[in-house]
Amino acid sequence: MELPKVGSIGEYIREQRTQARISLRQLAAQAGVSNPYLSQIERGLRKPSAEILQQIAKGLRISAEALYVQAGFLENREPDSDVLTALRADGTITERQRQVLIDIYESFRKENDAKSGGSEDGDDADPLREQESETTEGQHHDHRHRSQEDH
Amino acid sequence: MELPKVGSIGEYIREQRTQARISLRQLAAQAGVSNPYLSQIERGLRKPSAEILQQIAKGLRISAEALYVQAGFLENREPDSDVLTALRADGTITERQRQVLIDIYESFRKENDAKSGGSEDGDDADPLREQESETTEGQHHDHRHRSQEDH
DNA sequence: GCCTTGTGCTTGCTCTAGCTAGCAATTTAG
DNA sequence: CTAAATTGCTAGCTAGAGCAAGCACAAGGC
Repeated sequence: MELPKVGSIGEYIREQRTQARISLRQLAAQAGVSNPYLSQIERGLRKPSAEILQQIAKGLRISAEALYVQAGFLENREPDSDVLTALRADGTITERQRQVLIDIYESFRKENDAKSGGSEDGDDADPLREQESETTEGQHHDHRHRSQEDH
Repeated sequence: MELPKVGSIGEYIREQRTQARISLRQLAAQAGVSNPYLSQIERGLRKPSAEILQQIAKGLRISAEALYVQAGFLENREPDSDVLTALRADGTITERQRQVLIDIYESFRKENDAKSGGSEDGDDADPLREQESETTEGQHHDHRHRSQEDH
């Protein structure tokens, strides 16, 4: 899976706009920003705030997060494991606690990646998964992984 | 399970800062923003950009996303599953790693229960300190377990 | 006591994000 | 063809984000 490349927010917005086949003025109107400003943004002359990006995303009918990633406000995230999703949504721990748990969890996963060795290219996630399921089988756990192996 | 409530970004930052037990000037220095400006932000006099929020998050050692949610730049996501359930089902970590994470997570929650049971004002600081020392112990513990696994 | 250090805040300033008014070029409609 | 509409852009302006310099107060050390 290839992640979208983080680049110029203005080029990205123009790209999305032309794909949507709407004019600069139409998008500006739908987004609720001035058309000269949108023009400046597209040409890289101005640096829009997150609020403006939110409005432009609404006008383009795409997620604001996609624009935040292009603008460098958000890191492009790898697909979440269930654990990461649950940790991020958990309301019983503080933000620092959350980050500590995430950091530990991810360092564990890195260790496990390094330990299983295999292809370092990482060009294919599937063989890596098979190796890990072997490891987990050896340690006698997780009923779920077993049933997957049966299939 | 209760979702974090979206509210004033300034209050939220002050809250995280006091939980971390650092002064306004220390956070400003760690975040790379001016201390008067951070003061204004905390008192709701100014509205920081996403870049500034990124820097403050770095200084607080929390995710920028948590601050974006509070600032209204991101929507808070619904919980998909419980943390414990996800940890138990996760196939990318070993059983020992799983237990370490579960232990830490539960001790965090215990401390937070104790905190919410008592007065929320001054008792914050002390239990949080204990949490952090437990966290480092947990990490040391993990290193030990790793060497055992190698053998 | 005085001096130093730390703390959060006030004040005044600079810079730029985002706007309005309007232009020139192109396209569309009659 | 002309006139109107559409398009993307220029120029000038204001508001406020974010800063540096400095203040008042509290705490600590000699």
